[in-house]
Amino acid sequence: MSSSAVVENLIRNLKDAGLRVTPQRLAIYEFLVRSDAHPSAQALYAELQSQLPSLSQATVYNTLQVLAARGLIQQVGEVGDGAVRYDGNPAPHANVVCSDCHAVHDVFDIPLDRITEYVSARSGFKIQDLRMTYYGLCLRCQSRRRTKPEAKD
Amino acid sequence: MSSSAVVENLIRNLKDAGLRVTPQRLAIYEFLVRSDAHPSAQALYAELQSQLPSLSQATVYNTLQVLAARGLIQQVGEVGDGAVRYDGNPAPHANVVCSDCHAVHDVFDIPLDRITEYVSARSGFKIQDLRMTYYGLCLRCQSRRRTKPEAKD
DNA sequence: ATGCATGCAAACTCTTTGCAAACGC
DNA sequence: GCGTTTGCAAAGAGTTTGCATGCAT
Repeated sequence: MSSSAVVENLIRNLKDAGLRVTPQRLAIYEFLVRSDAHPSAQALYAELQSQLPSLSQATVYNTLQVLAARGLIQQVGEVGDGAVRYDGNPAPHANVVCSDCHAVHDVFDIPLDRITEYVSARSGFKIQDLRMTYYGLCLRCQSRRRTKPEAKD
Repeated sequence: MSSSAVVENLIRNLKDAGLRVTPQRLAIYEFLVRSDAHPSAQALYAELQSQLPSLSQATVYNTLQVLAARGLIQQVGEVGDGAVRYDGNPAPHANVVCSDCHAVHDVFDIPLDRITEYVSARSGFKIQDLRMTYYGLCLRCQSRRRTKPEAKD
């Protein structure tokens, strides 16, 4: 899929969600969808500065909330570095977080239907959403620890 | 199990973890283990004021970190009301959070071994921990919504 | 033209930090 | 007695808010 075709899709998603298509919204949304870094609001703000010099932090925070509320993106939550992370992929999946470097990876195709049913039956809750986050050491940090066993923690 | 026997257990757990048994630590730990509310640091602080008038917020935050780091309790994370919640039960389980009232329930006995293996293999991470949080409406908020359909959200 | 969205800056809340005093072991 | 733990207050960080201006529809 071409770059512009991706953007066309995003614009349609925004409109379908009843949202106005502003340059700020589109830039934030597009960056999030293209990125695999699961950035925080502040990281997004920093990244988009050059592209949109007038962008304000409030707009970033507000936009992320709006997009997440409409289900266009997902909030990953805080993963150890103090800031809430976001995920441009709205499909259900698990996140794997590195305890050391706080990198966040995605893992898809996890069969959770039966478990979700079980949780629903057991709790009586009307389930709307799931956030599944594994914590561990990523490949890089595993080898870094073998090399420098004197490292922190 | 009698009340004092529970406390004896907690004291042993603290000592086994290499931690000194101070009144503050024991009170925080005991409150957390007995509570099913998954309180935040601030909620704990408020609750323990009467029992330990000299208790400081810093001690609560510090103690929660120490207990979680030693695996005696678990951090649930932020669940929608801005504060990080804690769980006195260190056994692996899922949490179910009400999107409306932010109540947190536990669901145990979820078979995740195969899924965890899959995530580990797929990501290459050395998995250390899992946080599984469902979001939905609790029974009370479900009926409250049926009664008052004009409510927020 | 309407009203949603943005930008700015101040405010807010939760949490952490530094250091001296207190206390568990 | 030694070294950890506590308490206090201030600082820090991420996020939210209020309001006037701007812009998408």
